[in-house]
Amino acid sequence: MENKLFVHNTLSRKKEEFKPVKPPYVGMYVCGPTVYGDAHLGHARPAVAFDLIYRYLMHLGYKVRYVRNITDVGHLEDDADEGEDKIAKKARIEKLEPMEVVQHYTNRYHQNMDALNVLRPSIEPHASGHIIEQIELVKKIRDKGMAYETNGSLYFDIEKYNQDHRYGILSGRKLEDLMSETRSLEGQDEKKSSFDFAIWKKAQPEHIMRWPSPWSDGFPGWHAECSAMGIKYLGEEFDIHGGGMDLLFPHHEAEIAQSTVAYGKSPVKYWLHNNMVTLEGKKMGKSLGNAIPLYEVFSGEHKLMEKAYSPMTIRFFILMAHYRSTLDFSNEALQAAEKGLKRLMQAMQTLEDLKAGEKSDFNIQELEKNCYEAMNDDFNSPVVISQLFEGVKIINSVHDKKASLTEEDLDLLQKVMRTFTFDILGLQEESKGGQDELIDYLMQTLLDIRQNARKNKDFATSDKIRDELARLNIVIKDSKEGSSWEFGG
RNA sequence: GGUCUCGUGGCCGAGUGGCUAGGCAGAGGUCUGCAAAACCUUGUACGGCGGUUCGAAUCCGCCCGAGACCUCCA
Repeated sequence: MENKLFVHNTLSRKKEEFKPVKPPYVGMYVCGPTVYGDAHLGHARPAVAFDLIYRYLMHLGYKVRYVRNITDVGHLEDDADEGEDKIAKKARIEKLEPMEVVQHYTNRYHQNMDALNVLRPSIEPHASGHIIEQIELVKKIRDKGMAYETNGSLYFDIEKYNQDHRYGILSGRKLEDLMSETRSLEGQDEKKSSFDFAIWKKAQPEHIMRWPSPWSDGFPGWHAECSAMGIKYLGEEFDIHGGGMDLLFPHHEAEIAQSTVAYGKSPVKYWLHNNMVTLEGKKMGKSLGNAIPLYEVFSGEHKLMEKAYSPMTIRFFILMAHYRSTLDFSNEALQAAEKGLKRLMQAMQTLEDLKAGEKSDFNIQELEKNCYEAMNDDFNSPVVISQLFEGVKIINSVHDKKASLTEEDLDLLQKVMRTFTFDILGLQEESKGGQDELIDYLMQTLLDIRQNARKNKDFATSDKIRDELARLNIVIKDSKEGSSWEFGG
């Protein structure tokens, strides 16, 4: 089967055939979290989206080095906290060492991502561990004359850069437009132009996180880390750079400018951007105050949650939309995802002991083809899912003996369903309720007693068991194979 | 104000110049002591107005509406 993968490149705003710089190797850099708070639904989006991409590239046989950074220095806050590092601010408030805060939220981020079955990247570099590399980058930019120093801070000279390059190539902006909209903000007097950005920033006296440099005790500029670490681990030109659309400008634009000056070329072949999670049509974001932390989704304790939603439900919910579309959150939508996932997983189990027959009533090869075509078309997971549900129908009708599959087709169906559901979409079975041996044993006993009662037509007893358990939110499900139970929704 | 994106059936969400994804909900059915669960079947929607075309929801123009970025943000 030929696998021509097409990806949507933000640079061209078109789908382009994916051709790695140095096959079979693929270098992929994705902007990771700023670890000064808990991950929310919005953070799950790129993590899952690029996990899908990572998994699929590996499935296609590429040797992928996936780098996702941890941002633990350097992001300035606006006006009120002018010049103060987010991490440092949080640290002071909670009376903790900055690196203690970083470690705490990094751990929690990992817990959330593990729950979502997001594979760990190959390398997860910390910005704070690459200050030297960032200083080297700043030096290179300075040596090329593209930076100027003011009071110990260095700024990237956009206007100068734009003489020979195009600042705005990624976001489709024109410098003239940017200039015309310049409404001077306070505290910008160190910069020649408001759109110049800091590549090294002098630390204020109260600033805890600081490092020595040729210019001042301070910290690297907002965009330096990704340029420096991307190049360090993936080279001066690598294949994929990903992140949220909100990072497109100025963050990724600045990265291109920095690397172009420092290394003489644009660093990335394919820029991929995931869209936002929205809530009531509005972007979910920490600074907007409408972000729902993942752990409050998983536990259901957030005020907007009608119930708890499992990590796999969230993962499935995210995959049900294409990564470049906005995804609107609502309880109704999440419950739809929850039920759909349950049906898919149930069918996956049914598939395990399906029996082959004489003839095939379905075209399994076509199903497989459709799945690959969907993934090859810019990772279209919703279409893959629609195909998996076609598979569910096939599985159930074969199971109900309304149709049949030959041995060969059954094997193929199993292979396709497993590959796409588990390996590529990264879905997994979630253990329900009965982790506890004692509970399992008690429940089994109760179910046995009830089964006996039913056999003896003692429906008063059997119904009492069912009703009493229902009060504990335990649902009994009868089927031909026997009864099972689970915690209700 | 500038740049850009989107508007699909009750909800979520793919896609496409003619061959009408999928999930959830709803309806009907099978099963069941009754129920629940499970399974099967079922829905011709594409913001408005013009234009191009044999044919447009899909292309073009205008209008209306929503959103993103332009400041930290996944």
